[in-house]
Amino acid sequence: MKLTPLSYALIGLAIAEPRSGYALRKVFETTPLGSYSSSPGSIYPALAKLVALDLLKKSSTLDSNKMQFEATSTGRAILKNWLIQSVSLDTVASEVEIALLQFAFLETLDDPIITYAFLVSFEQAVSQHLKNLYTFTQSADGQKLSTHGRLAMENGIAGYEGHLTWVKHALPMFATPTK
Amino acid sequence: MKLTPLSYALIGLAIAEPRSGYALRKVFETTPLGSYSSSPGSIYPALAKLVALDLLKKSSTLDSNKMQFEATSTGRAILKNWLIQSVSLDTVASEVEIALLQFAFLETLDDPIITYAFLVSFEQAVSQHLKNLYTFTQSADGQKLSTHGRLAMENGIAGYEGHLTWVKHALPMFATPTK
DNA sequence: CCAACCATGTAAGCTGTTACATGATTGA
DNA sequence: TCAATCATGTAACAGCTTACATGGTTGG
Repeated sequence: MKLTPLSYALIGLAIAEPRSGYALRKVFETTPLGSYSSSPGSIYPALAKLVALDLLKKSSTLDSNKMQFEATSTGRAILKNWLIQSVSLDTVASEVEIALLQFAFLETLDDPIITYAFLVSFEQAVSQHLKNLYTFTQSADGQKLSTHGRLAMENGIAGYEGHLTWVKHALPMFATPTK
Repeated sequence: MKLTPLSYALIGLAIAEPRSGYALRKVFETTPLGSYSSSPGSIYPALAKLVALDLLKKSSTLDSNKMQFEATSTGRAILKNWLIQSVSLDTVASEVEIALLQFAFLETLDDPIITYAFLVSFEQAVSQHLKNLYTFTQSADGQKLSTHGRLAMENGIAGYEGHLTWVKHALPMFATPTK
């Protein structure tokens, strides 16, 4: 089952802490989370769909009667299945933010080994993509670039170099101590 | 008239050099351009729409009878109108790639003053956004972040710092010499 | 001659956007 | 009491993706 990033984000947030639809919207509005927006027209239909798929369910808090969304066990399984995917070159090339979303929600698994594996695959994919970008700049097409084109590419490359620096800094935080 | 980024990209490419629909698709496939894809199902309908709007027109090369798309004067005007927009905080926060697309096609205007103004607004927007991110990390919500959340934010911040470094490097290239 | 590539399109379906709509609660 | 915010939705529409479909050209 393939879901949209928004759906994964909703399940992940519901696992982290059951919330109402409105509270979920607020998260997208007030935190720099991926920047899914967050209009009622996107969130509520998405939530309804996730409930229909039995990945989320509505529940009430004990004391108050406030309704909130909670992940079902199927929902957790589906999310986990997504979380343990390693990062592909394609993802890095055209939608890095999704890899970062994945990283953020890896927290719900609370398993440093899986996080570590994720980061390794992220590092690999970023390195490969950078290699491809360098290759492009050397290629015939790359050499034809104007000042603007070259600068735009430099910007992109700098971004990926940043990701690389970041992952090298993040990796040791999840390293398993060798016996 | 508000167009999609893909449409602006198509017009920009057609201005840089008239091309067939197929050639336009190839650009998206073979260069790291924004990563618009590039399936026939997106390009051809978009081109048809631009022709209907009289922003592009089909033309034939003198010698061969190969058909290609060329920008109309309206098309150039619409693109220019988009290009001279300054970069907003919203754009930077949720769709920086679009600002970079804009930068790339500013080349078609061949006007260092406009490019310079664009870069200044970009720098401003990025600085402001960074300030907001820093503020968030200090806020109550920011302090609540887990290791994963904090790292994901660090990644985002590093990215914007990269943009800032980049723009400071790019700006002087378009500075007008003072008399 | 046949595979690869040039070249252009259409149709179904899903997502998300924008805009509209409604009503309850709460704090100044 | 009145504005803001909580809270949930719907409807129209635009856009992109995937998949299907077709046919010409060219080089090995």
